[in-house]
Amino acid sequence: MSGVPRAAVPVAVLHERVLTWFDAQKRALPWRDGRTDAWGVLVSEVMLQQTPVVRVEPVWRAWMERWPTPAALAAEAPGEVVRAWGRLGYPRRALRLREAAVAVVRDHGGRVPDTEDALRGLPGVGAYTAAAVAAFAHGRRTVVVDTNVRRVLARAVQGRAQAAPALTAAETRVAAATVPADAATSVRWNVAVMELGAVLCRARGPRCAQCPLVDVCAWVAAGSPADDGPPRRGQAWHGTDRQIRGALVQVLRETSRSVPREHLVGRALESARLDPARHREQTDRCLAGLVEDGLVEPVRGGRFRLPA
DNA sequence: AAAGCGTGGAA
DNA sequence: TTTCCAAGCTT
Repeated sequence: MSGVPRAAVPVAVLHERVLTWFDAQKRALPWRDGRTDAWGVLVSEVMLQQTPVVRVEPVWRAWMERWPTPAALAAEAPGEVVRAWGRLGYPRRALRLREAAVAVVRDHGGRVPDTEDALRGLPGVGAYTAAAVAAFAHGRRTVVVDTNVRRVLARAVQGRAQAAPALTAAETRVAAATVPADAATSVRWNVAVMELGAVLCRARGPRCAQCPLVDVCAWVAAGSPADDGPPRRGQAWHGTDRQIRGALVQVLRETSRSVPREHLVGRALESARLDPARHREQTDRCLAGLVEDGLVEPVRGGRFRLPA
């Protein structure tokens, strides 16, 4: 019936709705308690890269207790850092976070930088994390575009079920155009849109009934159509290098001593439920890759451990 | 620029 | 059971 495109929603309306919702509904997360310094924010942002909040929280608390400053982490052995990372996944992030701490001490007087450019120069810090830390730790006006922001804007503004597979220039423009001009408000907006995407405007099972944008959402107005894009490529898992690498590191995480190659490979394949006859060669290759990446260290006698 | 990189919970 | 996906980064 409606052949006439609905007028674009004024950004002021988006701001008012989302900020009001956020003030009332925001989750109490430890790195948002107002006492957390820039280091704590950086640690949280790196841990949150591709890892859900619920899994990050306890690890972040223990981490901040143990390494309350960049200098403290910089002085730690890489292996201990990988061990403390636990099962958050992508343990290279732990290595890079430690390298970032080293760079902060060496190049920035031990203080986490407050500009996006300087933050981008730190290992493991990309466009999202730099913008997030500059905003949430230093109160700067940045354009924070994460998967939540992309989904909210794709739906509310563009009327699509989900954002494109990769960040597009158009998306960045839309995001930039919605960030309030005032620095203090921009920070609240950035965190509020992310929160909305995480809590209500979820990838699966969006809670539109509770959303402050229901009546102005382009996607809802269009009848909440299903995604029309190409089907997503799910990550293969069983028998992949990724699974085997994870299993190898996990074996080493569980022991403080070095482990003979046979024992390491055998235990990893066992926990991965893979046939040693079929995956032995692949596992050896994965082990070499882990050594190459600095996640595993070979020691005398054909043994391996987390790097000292 | 597409692919590789962990993990576990929910649907 | 399988699939999807979660505050991305790097090469």
